[in-house]
Amino acid sequence: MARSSDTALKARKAPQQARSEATLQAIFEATIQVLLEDGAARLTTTRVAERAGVSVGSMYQYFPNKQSLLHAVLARHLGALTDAVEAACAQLEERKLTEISDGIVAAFISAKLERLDLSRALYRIAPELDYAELQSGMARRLDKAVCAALLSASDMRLENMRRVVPLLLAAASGATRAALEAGGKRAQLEMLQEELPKLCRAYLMASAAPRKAGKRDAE
Amino acid sequence: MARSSDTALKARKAPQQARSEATLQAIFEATIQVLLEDGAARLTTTRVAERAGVSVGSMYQYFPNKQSLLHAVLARHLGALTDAVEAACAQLEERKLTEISDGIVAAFISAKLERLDLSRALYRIAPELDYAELQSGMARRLDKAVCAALLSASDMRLENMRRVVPLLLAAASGATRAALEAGGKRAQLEMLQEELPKLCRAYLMASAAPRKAGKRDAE
DNA sequence: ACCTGAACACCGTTCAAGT
DNA sequence: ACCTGAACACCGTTCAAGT
Repeated sequence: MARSSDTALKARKAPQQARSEATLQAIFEATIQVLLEDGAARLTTTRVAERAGVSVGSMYQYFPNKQSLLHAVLARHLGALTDAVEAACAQLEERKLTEISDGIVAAFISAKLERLDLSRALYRIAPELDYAELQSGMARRLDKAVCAALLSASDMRLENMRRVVPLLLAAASGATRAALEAGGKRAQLEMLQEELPKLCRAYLMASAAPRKAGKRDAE
Repeated sequence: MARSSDTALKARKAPQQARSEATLQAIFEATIQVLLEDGAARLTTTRVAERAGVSVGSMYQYFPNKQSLLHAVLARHLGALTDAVEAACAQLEERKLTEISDGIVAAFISAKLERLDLSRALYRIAPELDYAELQSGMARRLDKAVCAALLSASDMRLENMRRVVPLLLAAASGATRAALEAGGKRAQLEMLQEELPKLCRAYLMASAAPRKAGKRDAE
């Protein structure tokens, strides 16, 4: 019954003037700066407002509460990640199954690493944000893009995609998260970059059958 | 340089009298009750103390701050989970690789499901707790137990265990977490219980070679 | 020795008063 | 119309006063 417009998590007003647009941007940047420099525990509405150069009251015109502010920051970050993976999927169509798998994994990891510090910081605050909805929205987008790419594979046909792909995405996210949270040290990341592609390939190949007989796919 | 005894996260005193022991237990139970009934946002020191039948000040004799209280609750939960998986690993020694894999996965999932609601609630508060240390301690224990079991496999020898097992554990945790957080609905859980074993088997088999020739392992 | 709970510092949020 | 920031309610934590 509730329409998304009355959830308390959306930004309160769409920026209608150029000044508002700039203010909104300043608030986002201030939030990220405070988060990365002072940490989640010191991320205070007052501090963000001060850093952004607006008053607290003014900030509450854009976001109805602190949660909605953080929610917006997280949504932008996850959106960028999803965009990157979608683009990679589009590039990979019609290749062989293992190439598609490797390409998607590489795109996923490199998108996470692009803003490693932010990714790590957001893992820590996400759970406070009722992010289930956000999470599942992104999962759906990723699922759709990955399925489309895999369906186009030239050599193999995946069985039971509806189950395989979501589980694979969850497993890959979990492994990546663990590597980033465990300090994000070079050794951890190398392990991830070497082993995660193997895991994905192995699971996909175990869930696939060769395409129509008669097609050669050696080499 | 810091010894673990001066981290602010440990319980402040070991219960030395029977009464203290009971109080501590009451505090733990009150915390879990408040967490599950009122939610993380309403989990207040005052509320927990009231529910446990002690004063706030008294609670601060046992735990130096709210974080340490939640940390202790999380540690107990993860400890129970790890105990269960360790026990399963011990039972599974000398079986075939796929049997060991399936057995461990089943034990892991069923341990999480045993306290499904608590698991879900703790996912949400864990990030506030500087739980990296806890997490890595548990990961080390799990890693050790799982490696021991896999090493004993009668049919296959795992290559590169140092990399494969941690990644597999992270992936399995991630997939389980996603299923529980996505509502923990029956459909999600069935998917997990069907597909996660396949994923683990596929990755392990892809990383393993047959044991010394001459050993029959059909049937 | 141990417990209590009022008091303190601080944070999220609001809204009367300004421009 | 839009912004400001003092004021309010509430929470984590402490410590003087009790037993």
